[in-house]
Amino acid sequence: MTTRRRDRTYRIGELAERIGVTTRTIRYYEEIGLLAPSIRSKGEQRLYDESDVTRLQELLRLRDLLGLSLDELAALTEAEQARAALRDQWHDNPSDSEKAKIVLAAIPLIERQLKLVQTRQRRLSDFGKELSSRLETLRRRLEEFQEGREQSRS
Amino acid sequence: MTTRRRDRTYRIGELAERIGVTTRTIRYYEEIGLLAPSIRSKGEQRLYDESDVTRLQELLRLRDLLGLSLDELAALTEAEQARAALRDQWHDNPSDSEKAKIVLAAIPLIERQLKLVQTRQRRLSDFGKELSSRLETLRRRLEEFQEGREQSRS
DNA sequence: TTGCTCCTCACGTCACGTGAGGTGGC
DNA sequence: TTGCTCCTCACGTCACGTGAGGTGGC
Repeated sequence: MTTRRRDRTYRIGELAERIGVTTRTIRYYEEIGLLAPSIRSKGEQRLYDESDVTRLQELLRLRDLLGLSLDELAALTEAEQARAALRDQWHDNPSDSEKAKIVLAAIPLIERQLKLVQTRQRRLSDFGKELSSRLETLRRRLEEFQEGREQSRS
Repeated sequence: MTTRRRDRTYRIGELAERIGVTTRTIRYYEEIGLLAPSIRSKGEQRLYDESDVTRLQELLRLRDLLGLSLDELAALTEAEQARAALRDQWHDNPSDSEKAKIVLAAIPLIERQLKLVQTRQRRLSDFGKELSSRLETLRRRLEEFQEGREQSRS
């Protein structure tokens, strides 16, 4: 009777539609070790839980926003994956030093991601400014042509 | 005949090194009609001028920062290409209405680029905020673990 | 039972990477 | 002349796209 919503699992097609990718992409990520389904039912069906959903979203965000290769994604998220794998045992009373070790490993990777984001932000900002000024130039030029429409210059 | 500003031309290897891509990329872009060398010497050598340099830089920036496919690049820069092609004849006394037509065609494309940039900026900003808060959480958690252990700081 | 979704090959595609083998220009 | 860079194939690779042919679950 206790059908907790957080226990909901997704079949590969449901996950794909929810995240906005094809099933091929998800299977390919599994092929290269980027994302394994939490459960593989006896009937060979892949089943994904909520942690898989966030993991996949994270991967896609890094891929799309930072333009990283899948190899780079693996390197940048390995600690996260380890952390997720250990999260279930978190209440299994690991020692504080063990916990600290996991957290300590995750920090530099998040810092690296943040640096990449900031670099991109600067480049995008520069690009945006250039486009804005180019647009203004074009609009001014257009006005000039339309004003002198009646006159022919050589 | 008016003297050109900069008549310096680049061979494909020089262009590649200056922009930071391989010669294969440049040849591939020519293959699919994205970037043609201004001059093709009798010896079959490709020669690029300053306008080709900026064109290529522009393409790469759109590709890298916005993650567009080469088909999308072609669509977003076709007007620019036409404008560049006509720039040499600009002083050939085209009528004002002709000039206005060229400029008028370029404006919506620049506007579309700007919109894409702004959308990316928002998504990157959201991502950056999330990473920052995640980082803070991790650091706070780390401190908790290290408290009570009388550890020295680094 | 009937669709629908799932499964595993496996070839196709996009955007190049990487030689092979040869010619030309400084 | 000697290197170096250029040329054109052409096969390889990465990250999937797209069926083919078959099985399983709601």
